[in-house]
Amino acid sequence: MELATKYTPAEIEERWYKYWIDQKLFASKPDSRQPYTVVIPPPNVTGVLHMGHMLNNTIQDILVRRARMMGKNACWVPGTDHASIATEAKVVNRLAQQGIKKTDLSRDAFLKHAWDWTNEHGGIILKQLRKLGASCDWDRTAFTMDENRSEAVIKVFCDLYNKGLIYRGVRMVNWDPKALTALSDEEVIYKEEHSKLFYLKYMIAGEDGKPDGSGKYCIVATTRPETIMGDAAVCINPQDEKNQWLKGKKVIVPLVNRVIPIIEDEYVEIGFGTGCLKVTPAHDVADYMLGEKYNLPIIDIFNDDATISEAAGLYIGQDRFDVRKQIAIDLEAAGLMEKTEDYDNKVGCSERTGVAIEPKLSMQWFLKMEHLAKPALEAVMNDDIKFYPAKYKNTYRYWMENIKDWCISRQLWWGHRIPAYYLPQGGFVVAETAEKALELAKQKDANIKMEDLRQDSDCLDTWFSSWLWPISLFDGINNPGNEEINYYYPTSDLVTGPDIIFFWVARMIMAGYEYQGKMPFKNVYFTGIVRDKIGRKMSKSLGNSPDPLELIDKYGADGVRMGMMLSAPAGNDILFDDSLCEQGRNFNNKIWNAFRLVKGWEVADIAQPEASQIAVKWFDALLRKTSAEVADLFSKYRLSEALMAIYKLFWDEFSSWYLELIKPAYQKPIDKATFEATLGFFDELLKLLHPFMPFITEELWQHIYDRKDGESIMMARVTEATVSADDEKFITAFDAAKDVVSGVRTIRNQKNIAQKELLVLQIVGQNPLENLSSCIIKMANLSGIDIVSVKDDTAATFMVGTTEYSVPLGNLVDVEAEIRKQEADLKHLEGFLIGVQKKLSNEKFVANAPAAVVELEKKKQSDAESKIAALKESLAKLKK
RNA sequence: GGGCGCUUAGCUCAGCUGGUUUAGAGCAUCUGCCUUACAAGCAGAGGGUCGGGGGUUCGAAUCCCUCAGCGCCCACCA
Repeated sequence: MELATKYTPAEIEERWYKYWIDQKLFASKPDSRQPYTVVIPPPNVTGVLHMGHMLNNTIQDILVRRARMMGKNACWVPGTDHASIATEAKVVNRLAQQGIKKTDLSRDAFLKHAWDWTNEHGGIILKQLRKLGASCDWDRTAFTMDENRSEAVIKVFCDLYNKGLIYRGVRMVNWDPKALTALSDEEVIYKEEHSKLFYLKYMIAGEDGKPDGSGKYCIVATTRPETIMGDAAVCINPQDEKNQWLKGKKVIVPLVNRVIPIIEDEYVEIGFGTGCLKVTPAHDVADYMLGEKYNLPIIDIFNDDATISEAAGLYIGQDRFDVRKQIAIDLEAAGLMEKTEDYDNKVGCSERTGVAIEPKLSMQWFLKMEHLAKPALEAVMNDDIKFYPAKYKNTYRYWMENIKDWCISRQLWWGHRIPAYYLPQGGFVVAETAEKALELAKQKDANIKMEDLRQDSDCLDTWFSSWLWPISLFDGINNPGNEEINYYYPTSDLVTGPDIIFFWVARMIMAGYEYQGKMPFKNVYFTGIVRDKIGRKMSKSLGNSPDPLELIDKYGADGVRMGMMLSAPAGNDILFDDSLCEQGRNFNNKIWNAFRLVKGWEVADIAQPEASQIAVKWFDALLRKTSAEVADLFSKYRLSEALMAIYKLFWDEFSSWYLELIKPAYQKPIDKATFEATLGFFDELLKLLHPFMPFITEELWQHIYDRKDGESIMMARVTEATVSADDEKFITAFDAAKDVVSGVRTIRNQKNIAQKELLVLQIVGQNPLENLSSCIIKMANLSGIDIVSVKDDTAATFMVGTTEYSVPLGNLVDVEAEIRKQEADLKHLEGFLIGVQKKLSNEKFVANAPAAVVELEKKKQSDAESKIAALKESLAKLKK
């Protein structure tokens, strides 16, 4: 086979992905093997692949492929999320472009548009994942709104309702005035905002509801003057000395001219603003509570889209932010504005639409969380479910311990419609189907007919379907105890971002215990956020996010995968840079060329050189050692380190040392024993590498030996390696030999001696690496190693361990330079020795430190002393 | 305002149940090489008083206190 000097991934990747699919290697069915299950965090159905997905799915694929090669029955289930609010927003936008308003459409007509959109754009992201090499069982591809999943959601809703955990009620919720829906607390993000604090004058009212004529007033500081139309009281702290005079008085709301009472509550901070708080029960959560406590009227001054409502009496129909500007002018004009101050505060915004949320009283459905949270909290705290990194346990615990009821209804159409049916005479029933609802309704009123029932128009929060994902993918809700759920559940690892720890992870754990009585997964790997190289979050608006598919085109999927993994410890953000992918691509090329070298050799029936024999023994030991390290790193989810270990093994040890050692002379054949061993090593290396770089490893693995049709590295087993003490010793000795070779190379470098020029190496006394001489001779290109009693006068020297090596250089040696070098070494050693001696002369150290530590220090001392002696002798000679 | 975490070579990070030759890796940098697998390469080299200060200890990057800077999460000070 003729191979190009450069690896070109595109054709190879496409070919092997097709092969894997054709051979059904990603498919999983329950069998006698141990299962290894991963469910994908379902991306938004209309989403496009971004760098976060790349990282997340690369990690999942690595774990899944590794598990498969460990002999487990690996099953990675893909799918998408309907993303209620995000998708509905997109559909509304598209309709708007066509001049169609949502409100002009019937629910069914709108849903048809939404499904069209979904079918058109849906699943693009899953196709993109194939480019990355994701080994998902595509036959299992699911959607949170497909029939199975929908049925499960409705069933769970009814069940929780029947258990008394779901209730309906009027509460203050987070209202998104753009999407026109309620949001859960988790969907609100707080943004720092530079705003103004307005100081408004509330005149003291007389009996007639007009200013009492004294000209006195109280001042209220607020960031939201536009809400004064909803004011129901002014509240002071009863302990507040400066405001005592207000007690029992009534004041007049500026511009509105409505009379409201002064009330007293400890809640008010005496030190903030003027100590007077305006209370607007309809538009602030805290104010609502005050309103309830003191029985204040609720004046809702906003329409659903946050324009001013009729109830306000002023500014009707105008936008809240326009009114804020206008009312400031009007207050000023009326002399009712004391002053304004710059003020920084945090404003809650909708996670999806970005607009400032409006606290709003409305009728919503809620899920009680306390009962669900308890087992879910315990499971994580006692490590039944492990978090990587563990620091997220704290975050999780805090949330779980302070959990609030979950607002699960959304005023949207795209989603699972709430299965509650209202009766004409009031009241409602909850049932899985309209038919069952009718039955229930008839128990209340025998005459009721189907057309009398009106189903709740709201749909459920997206997360109310995704929290069932690990169960619903195996049909565990609709068909409890079926073969698949019994086999695949609990799943093994979940890979996701910490940003959805509450939205999704926590809730899946709750659902897992509630509906399966078991955890949904055993380990959670939290990825970091992908940032650009200067640490900014990647975002569309900054334009700093590379297109993943372009990256794959440029560097190959394997190269990009490696680039992602090189710097991605669990939970740490990764600072992504194209150069990481370049490093990945370069590594591919290295592997490719190593393969070209090996496969280019002619094999002959000749004796195995000694150096090759040693090299094989050494690399065999090192390979097993690294393999064991990699297994250990995988068990700790330290994937980047595992990759780095393999990278160094392949590049530094295998390519730079092993292959150079066994490489036959130009156009000479290689012996069979070495060749066979080398192919075996290559095979093992490819297997170690395969989870990280699936494509190139498959391509080369197929070419190492003749493989049968249908065979794949994907299904090859990684051998569980062990290392003996002898192996360790041999590896250490070999490292010393490498140091000797480096020592000679350094001399070549300094003296400008070409590699092809033969040199002699002298050792004074005895050669501690006698058995490795053949390797040293080959790698350092020596004519031989001489044991001498006195070293050559004109030699460059270096030390490895306690042995002095020298290379005679004749007139090439620069005596002055040699003296400088040796003196520097001497100085360093003497400094080192002083440190050691200090320790050893410290009686407390000798008395308290463990014997082994003291012994070690003694050895350091004697080693240093002998080195110093050798150096001094050498220097004396040079200087004479 | 509360909580958690981070600060080690130019960059990204290991090391942190205290002691394996006065701190390691990858990348980047510098020097020399187009050597017949690979210049997307080969060989070699330089680079850190482990954020500052204090303490515990025979011994601290590692444990404790404190200060500074950064990040994240939570929270009804308008």
